[in-house]
Amino acid sequence: MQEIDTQDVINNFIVTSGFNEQFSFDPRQDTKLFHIAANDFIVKAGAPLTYLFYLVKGKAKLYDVLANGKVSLIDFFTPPCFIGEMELIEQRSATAFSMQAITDCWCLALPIRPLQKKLLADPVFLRQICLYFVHKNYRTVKTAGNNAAFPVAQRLASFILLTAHDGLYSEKHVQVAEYLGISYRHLLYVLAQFVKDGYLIKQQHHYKIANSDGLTRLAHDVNESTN
Amino acid sequence: MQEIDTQDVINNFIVTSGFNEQFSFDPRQDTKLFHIAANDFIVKAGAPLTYLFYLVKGKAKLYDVLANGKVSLIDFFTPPCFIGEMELIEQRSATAFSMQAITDCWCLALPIRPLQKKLLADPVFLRQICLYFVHKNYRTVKTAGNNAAFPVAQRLASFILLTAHDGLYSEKHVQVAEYLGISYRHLLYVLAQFVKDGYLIKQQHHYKIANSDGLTRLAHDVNESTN
DNA sequence: CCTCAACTATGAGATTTATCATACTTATAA
DNA sequence: TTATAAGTATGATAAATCTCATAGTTGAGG
Repeated sequence: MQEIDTQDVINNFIVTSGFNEQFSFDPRQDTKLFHIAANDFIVKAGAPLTYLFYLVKGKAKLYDVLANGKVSLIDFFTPPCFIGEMELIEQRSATAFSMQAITDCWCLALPIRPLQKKLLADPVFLRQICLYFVHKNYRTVKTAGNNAAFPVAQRLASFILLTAHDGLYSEKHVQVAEYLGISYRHLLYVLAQFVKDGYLIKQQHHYKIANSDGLTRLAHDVNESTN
Repeated sequence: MQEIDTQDVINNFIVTSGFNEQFSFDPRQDTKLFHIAANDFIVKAGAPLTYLFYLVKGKAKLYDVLANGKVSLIDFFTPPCFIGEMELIEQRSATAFSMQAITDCWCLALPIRPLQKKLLADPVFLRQICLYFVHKNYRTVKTAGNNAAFPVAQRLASFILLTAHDGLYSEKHVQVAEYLGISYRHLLYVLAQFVKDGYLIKQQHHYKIANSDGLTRLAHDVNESTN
């Protein structure tokens, strides 16, 4: 995670992402910009949360570390979206989950400590966060419906497109199986099927997308109803 | 839906449910109390939303009517919980979903029209609603995990206990199948299995719970991790 | 009274997915 | 260096779940 202090770039992100409209005050002077390299953590479970982040560019994924130490993939995020807003609202100092960058990510960031009181009393911000929660909730309901409604192949296709990076898919099978709610064994069956059908090409440590259009077509219905 | 204006009863509900702590102002003079008979609607999709409800007693279920006209069960609610808060936040006049009473329900209610502006500018209320969303979100994540993690029998057991009324289970199979994400046919298989195992007794138009403890034991894990 | 739609019900066979057993590879830590 | 754990991989078999076909029942409306 690296801070970028080119004021031009920061201001540009603030305006194009609508960040300034999330508050009743002008956040410009307090806002930092961070660049997070692919695979690095934006926030790590258990660590103290020092910033309220606002993802403006890139793709990220949210993990939960279960009681038994296992890792479970919860959800994916694309801009614009808040990170750490749940902890802020609950006034919890530590992060509940881990957010990891899939591709390179850029996040605007407000230091929580000095601003928490102000934020929790700011009706504009609270209203925006509420709206954010409502939409997130609609999306969750839709997604939950999808999981029941669509077969694994389609959901996996959608998943691969979502998480692929430069045409390469390289998620951990164990975690993906858990996320999709299927067994490890079955996931490998379906992946093998994708290879056989020419959607993917298997390479040592990852899969290369060979037929992006085909995958997109497969995933189409799922994505369609998630929007 | 019937208004109850016994002030004693209203005040009692307000205090015991913590309703007055949801606002920066004293809601007492604006708060009405409604009794909704089992199976009646608290809010109906598409109808204008005139009250922000707060369920203080009873069980209710949330439906979505899909584009194709089908009905899909989304979730269940127990006190205390807001009803209509999503529409209020989005400033939408019509209800997106339908909420139906499973058992007799009692709801505190604030008229939206005259109070909307005040509510959307009230930091206390907004913060409470945010907290409510955060918890709802945690719950959804857990539930979504459960749906993948637990076999149908356990989820159905949990479902039956949740929706049963006076020891009788009488939900529409079509909707339940959709809610559990299984086929109609399979639901009947599992119900037949429950009858064979002595959990349920089939009666003309419904099932009678014959072994509540057994069902509770079956459902145990599911409920455990939903809390 | 009749008809149509919605709901309930059951069987047979196919498909999807899980479980278990078993190896091989790779990275990490002692 | 050698264990040890995590990740990958594959086969065989069983269980869960779906699809399709088919029918009886019920309630609303003409």
